[in-house]
Amino acid sequence: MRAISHPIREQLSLVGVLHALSDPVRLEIVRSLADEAELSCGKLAVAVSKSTLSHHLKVLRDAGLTQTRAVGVHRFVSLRAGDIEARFPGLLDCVLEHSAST
Amino acid sequence: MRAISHPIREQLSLVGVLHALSDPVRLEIVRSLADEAELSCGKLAVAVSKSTLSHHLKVLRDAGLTQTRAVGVHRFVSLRAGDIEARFPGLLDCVLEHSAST
DNA sequence: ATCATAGTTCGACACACGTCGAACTTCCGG
DNA sequence: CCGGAAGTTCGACGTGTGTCGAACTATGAT
Repeated sequence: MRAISHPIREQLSLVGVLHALSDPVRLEIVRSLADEAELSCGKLAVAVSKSTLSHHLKVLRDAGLTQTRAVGVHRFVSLRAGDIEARFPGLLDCVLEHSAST
Repeated sequence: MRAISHPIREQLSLVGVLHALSDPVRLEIVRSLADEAELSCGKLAVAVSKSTLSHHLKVLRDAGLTQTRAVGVHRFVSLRAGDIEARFPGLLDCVLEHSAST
């Protein structure tokens, strides 16, 4: 079983988080995840190929914005809302609020 | 006299703004500008060459975060705080607040 | 008209990034 | 044990990015 590593809360950097959110595809993924507790990869409705989606999910995970857990062949992704809020209070909510109107 | 073009407020995009802020040098520039009404290029204390600074200032200007006015040979740069706040309320303050503790 | 200054632009370099198809790995049902 | 599915990784491609020195442009002082 493949272990999925995540950065710990203290490793989240502002620049890293802003960079991860500065791509339209990743911002769309984060918005989808904000509306659900978690989603499987297949349920994420983004218009890119599977390998591109994997790439973007890796960027989000490495930035510390999301966490991934495996169940059989499925990968479930969720926002690390608690960690992000603890680390940068208000930032994610602010970004999500403004992304809705873009 | 060289006219310095800026995007209008409506042209500011969330992704563009986040991208502009997702670089450590530009974030440092924005932080410096947040503390002063405006600064000349030479007063911006960032550890990069003049051409790199020009590059970053262009990125910030193109993203709509800053405005530049020329006075003789000097260029004075300031945050478009009003436009940013109107366009994405709370976002810049939030980012600046968190960048201070990085 | 010349010179110094501030800042920009050019062009080059090395690396980063987003994209994808093919191949791969892991899991589970039959 | 085999095949299908989910998702990852590899490698390639084209473009983007941050860096800088050299050359350039505009301004103002002389």
